[in-house]
Amino acid sequence: MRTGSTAKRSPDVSPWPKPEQREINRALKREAVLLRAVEFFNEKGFHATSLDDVALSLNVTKPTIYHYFANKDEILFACVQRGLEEIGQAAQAAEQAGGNGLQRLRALLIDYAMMMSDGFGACVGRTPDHALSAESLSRIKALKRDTDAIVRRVIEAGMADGSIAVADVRLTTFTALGALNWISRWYDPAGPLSKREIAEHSVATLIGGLAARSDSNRRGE
Amino acid sequence: MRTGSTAKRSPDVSPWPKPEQREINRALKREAVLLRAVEFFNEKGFHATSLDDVALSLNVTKPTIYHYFANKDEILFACVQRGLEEIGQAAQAAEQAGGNGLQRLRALLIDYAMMMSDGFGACVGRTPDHALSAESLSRIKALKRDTDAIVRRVIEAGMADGSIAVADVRLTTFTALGALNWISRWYDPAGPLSKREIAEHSVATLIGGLAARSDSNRRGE
DNA sequence: TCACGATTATACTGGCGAGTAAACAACGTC
DNA sequence: GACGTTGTTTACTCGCCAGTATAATCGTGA
Repeated sequence: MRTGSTAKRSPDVSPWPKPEQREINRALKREAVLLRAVEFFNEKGFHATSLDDVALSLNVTKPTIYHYFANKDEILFACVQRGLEEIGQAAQAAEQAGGNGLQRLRALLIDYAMMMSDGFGACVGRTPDHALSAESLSRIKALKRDTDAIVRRVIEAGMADGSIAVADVRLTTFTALGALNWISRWYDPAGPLSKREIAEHSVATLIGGLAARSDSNRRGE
Repeated sequence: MRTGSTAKRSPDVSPWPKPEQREINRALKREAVLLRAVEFFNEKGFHATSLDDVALSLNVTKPTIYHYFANKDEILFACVQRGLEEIGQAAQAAEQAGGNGLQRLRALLIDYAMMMSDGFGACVGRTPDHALSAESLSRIKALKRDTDAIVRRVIEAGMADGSIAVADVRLTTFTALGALNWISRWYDPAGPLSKREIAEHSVATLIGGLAARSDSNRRGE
């Protein structure tokens, strides 16, 4: 596992490597561990994933992983945190986009659902509270509250502009995000539908509801 | 752990214990193991649950548990199977009830959501595929397909009688059940709402949708 | 070229937990 | 009362895995 090959450099004038190149390599290696670990976590679950197996798949040994991470819990935490950061950024972008509340909510939920299909986003959906240490869990919960807060603000904005009508914003947020979180559990990349098709349909179902829109199904019947 | 107390008998005439009483006691002990094990599985997850701890909480030792179950996987399988049986029976009852498709679907989903709040039903929602052995998983998937099939038939009946309108029955079933499955992940018995209140609201949200019913939000816009 | 820090590997500890062998206790039948 | 069966305990094996001590290798700077 000697790094025999030199990375092809950008057409930079200086022939000497920048002092920060080592930091970049270190970050790249750490990222490689995370990307591989999240695959294992998503497929086997946290407890059934051994760091020996993760290391083997990266052609290194386990102590190498411990060079970049303090312990196994930190690796899981980093994966879930990354997923929540991606989700949070997408949620913020959707909140700040144009359109009424419903349109922004629709875009937000579609992005959310797509992220639940694989990678770090799926890790968010697939990681139960008890897999994380108490300290990690409290930090993760804080991040989740941030995302929830954005979703609720968008729903409230939609209620204010008349495009959304729900009885309880908090429970509605749980219900909608629950449906999309579950995609992390059943989405199959080998299945007939793409993650976007699934996302769009699931969100359309949440927005439109199951009831046929007719006088016989008026709300509150 | 000696069984010092005699169970109070029904007012039966014969003073001799029935030969089947031992079978009944055996079944009661097996049930006690399941009821306790599912609490541990729901709280800690399958892998983080040790049978030593389960046994200790029942005031017996681990080999006693192995007297009633072949292995740990069989215990988890029995818990999930029990949950799916309860869900399946409720689904069948709802399918055969009166009312149009939407009314039957509403009753079915409320029962389903309530069962997701605790016990064996929550175990169904909280058990990822990779926690089960391959053989157990294939049997569990068969049971899940049965339940899914009932939900789809009720949706199809509702589409036929005009009370339900959805674009894709299969994806709609996944989305709706996903939302309710997620209740197993966040329901808190100490929270302000009862499981019935949460169930009724979540199902109302799924049925009614997030969009306000107005001309500006017509389906397909 | 050498020293030093960073990176990685070898070998290992310690603990946990699934599962079991053998022994003991309790129960039921003859 | 003896014996067989059932239920339970004690003591244990074995394997796995998180995590680490120490050594070796590599890369960089002087």
